[in-house]
Order: sequence, then C-alpha cells, then structure tokens
Amino acid sequence: MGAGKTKRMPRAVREQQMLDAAVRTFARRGYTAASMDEIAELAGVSKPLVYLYLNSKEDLFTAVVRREARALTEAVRAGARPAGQPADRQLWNGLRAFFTHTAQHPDGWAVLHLQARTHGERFAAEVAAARAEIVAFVTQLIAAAARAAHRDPDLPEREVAGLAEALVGAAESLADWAGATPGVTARQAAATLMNFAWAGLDDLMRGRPWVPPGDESGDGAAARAG
Amino acid sequence: MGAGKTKRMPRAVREQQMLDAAVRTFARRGYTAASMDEIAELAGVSKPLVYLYLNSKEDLFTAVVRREARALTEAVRAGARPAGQPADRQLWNGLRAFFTHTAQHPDGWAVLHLQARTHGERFAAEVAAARAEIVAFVTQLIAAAARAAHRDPDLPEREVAGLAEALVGAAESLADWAGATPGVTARQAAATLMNFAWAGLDDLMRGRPWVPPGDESGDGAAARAG
Amino acid sequence: MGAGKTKRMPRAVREQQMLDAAVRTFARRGYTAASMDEIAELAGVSKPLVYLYLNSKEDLFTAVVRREARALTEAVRAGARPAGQPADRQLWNGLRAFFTHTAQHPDGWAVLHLQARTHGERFAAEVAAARAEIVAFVTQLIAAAARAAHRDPDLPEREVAGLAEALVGAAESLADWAGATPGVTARQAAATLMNFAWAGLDDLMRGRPWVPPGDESGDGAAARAG
Amino acid sequence: MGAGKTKRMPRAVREQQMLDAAVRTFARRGYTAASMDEIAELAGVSKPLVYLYLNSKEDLFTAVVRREARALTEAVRAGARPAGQPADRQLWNGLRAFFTHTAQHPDGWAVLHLQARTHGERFAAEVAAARAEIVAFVTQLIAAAARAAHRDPDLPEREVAGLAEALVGAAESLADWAGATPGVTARQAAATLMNFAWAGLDDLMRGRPWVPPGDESGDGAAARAG
DNA sequence: CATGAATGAGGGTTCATTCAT
DNA sequence: CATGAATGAACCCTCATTCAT
Repeated sequence: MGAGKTKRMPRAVREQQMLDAAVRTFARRGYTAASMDEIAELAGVSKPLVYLYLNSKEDLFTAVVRREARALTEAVRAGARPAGQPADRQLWNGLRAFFTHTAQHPDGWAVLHLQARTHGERFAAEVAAARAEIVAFVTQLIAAAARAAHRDPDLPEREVAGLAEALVGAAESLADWAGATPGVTARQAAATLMNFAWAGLDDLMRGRPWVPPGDESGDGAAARAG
Repeated sequence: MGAGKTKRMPRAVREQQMLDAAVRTFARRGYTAASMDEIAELAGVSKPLVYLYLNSKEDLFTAVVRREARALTEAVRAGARPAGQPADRQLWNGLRAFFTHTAQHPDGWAVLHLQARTHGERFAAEVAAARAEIVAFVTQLIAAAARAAHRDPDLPEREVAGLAEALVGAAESLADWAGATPGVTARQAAATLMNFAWAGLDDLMRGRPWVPPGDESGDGAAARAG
Repeated sequence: MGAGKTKRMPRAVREQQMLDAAVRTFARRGYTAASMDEIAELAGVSKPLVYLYLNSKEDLFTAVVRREARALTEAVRAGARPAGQPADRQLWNGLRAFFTHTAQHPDGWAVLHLQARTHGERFAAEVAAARAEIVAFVTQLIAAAARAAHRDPDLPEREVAGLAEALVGAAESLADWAGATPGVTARQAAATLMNFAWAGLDDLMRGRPWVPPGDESGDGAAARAG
Repeated sequence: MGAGKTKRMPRAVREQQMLDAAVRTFARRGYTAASMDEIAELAGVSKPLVYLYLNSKEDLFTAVVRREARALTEAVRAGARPAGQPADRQLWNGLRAFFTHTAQHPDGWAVLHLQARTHGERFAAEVAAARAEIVAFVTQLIAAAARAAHRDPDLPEREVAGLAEALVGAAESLADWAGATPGVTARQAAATLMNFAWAGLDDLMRGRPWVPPGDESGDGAAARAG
C-alpha cells in the first residue's frame, strides 16, 4: 500500500502528471531555466518518456499553456453564467470565479501571465487568444450595460475596447496582488475591483460604493465593500 | 578626423552605450536568447570590455532594469508635480507622463514589464521595488482624495492598497494596448483610464464622464473624454 | 478468412519477413539511421518479436549481411557451372549471373557493398569473407587459363591475386554503374567487362574484341561486344 | 622543449589539426560512430572550438571529404602530367600517383571510398564529383588511344564510359588490396593494373604483358610486369 | 582597451532495448 | 506473441566567460 514508484500508468494519466510537473517547474524557474530533466524528475518519469508523449520542450510548454488557458477561461465562463443577468452581476460573478481560479492555480496563472508572454511569438499568441476571449466578454458586458442605460450612441468602439483592457488589466494585477498578500480572499479582490471599476473612485470617496447583489451561490457573508 | 572607430570615450558614456544596446537586445530577443556577443557588437565595443564594465550578463541585465525603472518613475514623478494640486489632477498628469514615457521607450517598457519579471527573483525584485514606489504614490493620492472628501474613517488601508493596485494594473495594461494599437495617443489612454478609474463604469454609462482639467502643461487640445 | 492481420506463421517465415524489411530499410536509410521501429513496422510484426528472433540490431544486420552475401555467391557459383568449360566462358557466365543478381537485388547489393563495409569490423569481416570466396574463384579461373596456355611458371601467385582483385573491383564498380545508368543490361555490363579484362584496352583499340561464345544457357541473342 | 599542451595557435593551423583528427576518427569509427568529443580530444582542443571553426558534424565531415578529395585528384593530375604523352604512359603515371597517394593517406582514402558514399546524399555528391573527374580523365585517355589507333568510329560512347568505370573500379579495389597486403608497392599495383587493363588477360596468358616505359621520374627499378 | 583563441558546464534530443499485461 | 509503457546512455550543440597578445 506504500506509494513506492507506481509504475505502468495509462498514457493519459502520465501525461497529466507531466503537465502538472511542467506547470510547476515553468512557473518557478521560467521557460528557459526549466530543464527537461527537472520536469521529468518532478513528474516521476524518465526524460525519454516526456519526449515520447510531448515531443519537445516547445510542444510541452504549448500544451501547458493551452491547458491552463482553457481551464481559466472555462472557469470564468462558468462563473458568469447564466447570460441573462444584469451586467454588473455577471461581471461580479465572473470576477469571483477569476480570482478564485488564479488563487487556486498560482503556477498556472504565473505561466500564463508571466512566462507565456515572454518566450516566443508562438506562446504569446496562444495566451493572447485566451485573453482576447475574456476581453471580448467584458467588452460585451460594457456594451450591454450601456444599452441598458440608453448610452450607446456616445461610446465609441475604441473607448469601450480601452475600458475593457483597463478592467482586465486591473483584474490581472489584483490577482497577482491577492496571490502575494496573505488574507485577501477572491471575494474581497472581486469586491475591490467592482468598486473601482463600476462605482469609480469619485463615488467611492463620497461613500457611494457598488453594492454586491445578494447572491445565493457565495461562500457565506456578503462582500464588505469599503 | 575620419569617422572610423570612435575611440577613447569616457567610461560613463561607453557604459550608457552598452546599456542602450542591452535594452534593445533584451527587449527584442528576451533575456536568455540575447547573447553577449550580440550586445557587444550592437554597442560597438569588444566583449571583454562589456565584462570589464558590467561584470556579467546578470549584472548587465540588472543595470538595465535599474536604469529603465528609474527613468520611468522619474518621468511619472515629474509629471505629477507639484504636489499641492487636487488628487485627480495629479493622477491625470502622472498618467499622461506614464503613457508618454512607455510610448517613447517601448524597449525599456518591454524589459521592465515582460522580461524582468520572468527571469529570476533578483530581477523581479528590482522591478517590483520600482512598481511599489508608483503604487505608493497612487495610494497616497487616493488617501488624499478620501481625506478631502471627509471619507477616510471608512476606507480601510488594505482596500486603498487594492484600489491602487487595480489602477496601476489598468495603466500597465493600457500601456501595452496603446503600444499595440496604432493611433492611440498617450493623452487618449490617460483619459480612458481617468474615466474608468475616477468616474467608474456606472457613471460613464449614465453620461457622467470625468472631465479633464484645463491644463497648462499639456501638449495642446483638451482630452476628449468619452 | 478476412485479410486482416495474418497470424501464426512459422518462425522461419516470420524471420525472412523481418530480414526482407531489414534489407530494404538498411539499404535506404543506412545502418545507423535505420530504426528498429521502422523495420518492425515494415515487417508487420511487433518490436519485441524482432528482438526475440534476432536479438539485437547488430545481430539483425549481421543476419542480413550473411543472407545477402550467401545469395550473391550462390548466384555466381550457379552461373559459372559446370566447372569443365574454358576459363573465359566460365567467367563470362559468372559475370552475367553477378550483374543479373545485383540488378535484381539492388537493396541487398547496397547493403553488402556500401553499408556493411562502413559500420564496424564485424560486418566488414562478414562481407569480406564472401568477397574472398569470389576472388578465390576468379583467381582459380585465371590460374586455370594460365595453365591451359602453358604460362604458369612465369605468373607469380601475388600477381594472379592482384589480377583477380582488379577484376572483381571492376565488376563491383560496373554493377554500381549499371544500377545507376538506365538501359544498361546485365549482359552488356558483362560484355564490357570481358572485353576489358580478357582482351585488354590495347586489343580493343585495334579492333580485336573478346567474342562471347554461342551460349545455350543465356537469355536469347548473343552479346554485342564492342 | 616538451610538447605539453601547445596553446594559442592561429586558426588555420588549428583547423588543419582538427581536420587531421577528424579524418582519422571518421576512417576508424565511421561517420555516425565517430563522436565530436573523440575528434576534439584527438585534436587536442575542446569541443566548442571545433564547433566554432567547423560549425557542425556535417560541415566538419564535408570539409574533410573536400580536403581529401582535392588532395587525391591533385595528386593524380600532377602524376599524369604532361598531357602530350601516349595514353598508356599517362595512365601508368597517373596510376602510380594514385596508388602512392592512397597508400600514404589510408585514412583519407577510407573516408572517401567507404564513409563518404554511405552517409547522406550531400557527402556522396561531394565524392562523386571528385570521382567523376577521374573517370572523365580516364575516358579521355581511352578515347585518345582509340583515335591514335584509328578506332573511334566503332567504339560507342557508352562502351567507353563502361570501360572507364571498370578501370577506375579496378584501381579502387587494388588500392584497398595494396593497403591490406603488406609488401605490395604502389608501382607493383600500377603494373598489375596496366597489365590487366591494357594488355588484357588473354595476352597476359600468352606471355605478352604490357611493358612499362623507361621512366625517369620513377623510384628506381622498372616494374616487374608478370 | 581591441582582438581572437579557448573552454566548462549543461541542455535538448534520440535510440536500442526491456518488461508487464 | 501483440501491445505499449518505460528507461540508460549518449550525442550534438551552445553560451557565458576568461586570458594572452
């Protein structure tokens, strides 16, 4: 019953183990400094097996990026469902899912946010596609909110794109911050960002925070927003 | 008197040439792919001289990061001066300086934002220190604004820190976006961010944008906000 | 009943299939570049079976060389039979058999002539043995011809050995040449070599070619010689 | 005065040392089995230096082949000069040069004759070009002899090509034989081949050998031909 | 200080080969 | 005997770094 060198596992399982080891190693060492030897050892297999299944360091990294990107976008999509709700509520739910996921998968987040963008066009394109998906989602939320407020004629497309970029960038930064600051929950990070983005600093200063909806799927207390 | 090999320049000048070549090479190739040979050649000096002045690749990269970080923080600080103005005005000026600087020094920005964070703790710490300085500045602006609105008792320190993080992250993201989107000026990026951060999406949707102050230090027309 | 995976063949048959695949692969890829995977796949068997029957890549190659060498010497011996005929006739028949065999088994010839001599002493020795056999046969033909012409006292043994070497080398070279030159038949190659070796260039120049015997075992017309 | 690690040699010298080591290693081990480590060690330098000067294993082998091929063809060309002499005399001189060179450079000969033809089209083409040059030379000699004997109308071009191939093949084979048989001189090998090729076996048997011209450049005694 | 010779150390990649099922 | 998981051992190649001239 000991866990001494478990052997002969099906390929799919071994592959996931390798990807797990790779995420961790790439996150900690960086793409270049991470050696295939280290990844193989951490995965508990020999190097040739890694090559047999994943072909090359580049392919391995691509597989890692793809897996982590998909997991993140899936989490956000699932969190923001269903589509019918008001824009701020969808955003609130999506952000909570985002911060929860990045908090639970810090290595994956580091690979996506730091490593994948700096080591070759191929990887950058992979992660850019996933990010574009999220930016598009936010863009659409903003446009929906504008429609709901009968505001669309005056918001040029590029301005909306800039706002979405700003919001996503703020979220990414807060994810790093929450990861580095002990005691900050996903809910708190989301609340801070909703206040910032939805209410704005001026309203915040005047004591008019954004108020989270009474949610039923949450983890207990309502977010303390300011 | 010919324009052949320029000779015998003071050490400080030679060093700046090396750093210039290094920024460019590190930005284009990435830290690992950049070779000392290429940097020396681009700087127009011999490789041993690079080692004599900068000691090692790691030290060279550190020097580059330090120089670029200092230049960026200096630019922002200078832009936000003098200290007495209203918080939104200081922020507006600081952001314009930030976007102007990143637009004019894309290689330096790439090194700081992409390379330095992904190649070892030492470099990451270096750039984190500079970033912390800017975050502190923004934090203090928000606190000042809160005080001005008699709001401080209810804004916990951590919340302010989170807001500052969000704002800085949004700015970084917009800097990338502006760099990649032709036709977006520093002023437009700053205006978009001020709208987003100061007025908030809800106000924006209702047609209540943040209005830039008639500025005297600016480069011409008032920002078109919204 | 279906034509699916043919099963349960006797060991001898399976082994020949493996050797067939191996000759082809070794000839096309070369000894080192040929992979056991490719050979097994081409043979339609699993890799472990190859190892079960042939032990190792080295043994497999040795078996291939041995089989092809034996086939070639057998063909030449059979062609030159019966022993009683005049030397030039035996040589003529043996050469025709040689060129016919190399033309019909180009992969085997390539393995023997190119691969086996360049990948280790062990293989070189194997093919050298077979070659020595043919050289010995030619040597004996020359000695017989000398005896028939009452010439032996003056032909030292080493000289005869050299002549046999020259003749065999010329044949090998012509086999390559015939294989690479479209339209050259085995009979023509043999005729060219008989002219060269038996008549000699000087006689050829003077219009005195060697004339092939009216043969009864041949494939039709008499050789056009010159 | 000891030969302890001589250092800092000019590039041209080091390159020749590397090529020397490479010829030897490639000849003994074969292209694939020869490791760059072994070559570097035999050359008395570190592996990176080999790569710095010769770029890659493939390039190194190409350089070796080119150098050895050029040396061989140069030797033959020089031996056969001047062009005005009778064909058999030119051939005789060329052959002596050929056997002398192959005897003095057995490793180079092995690389050209065995290794270069079996390890990739690129190398094969390189050596084929050199061989074609020699074949062309022989072809022209035969044609000249035919013209001198008023024999050209009846010797088709392909037949001449075949004869040249046969002669060159015989020479190659005799070079191997002479290299492997102690006591066989270049002169003896050349005499054997001249007898074989020029006089022909039939004449030889009848006691009519080809007689070497009284040469003045030779190494002493006249060739004992038969 | 330029030039260029020189290397230690390590990383990616590939096979022949074996064993459990 | 097929299948496919698994590895030991090498090999090619590169680069930061140093030293003599």
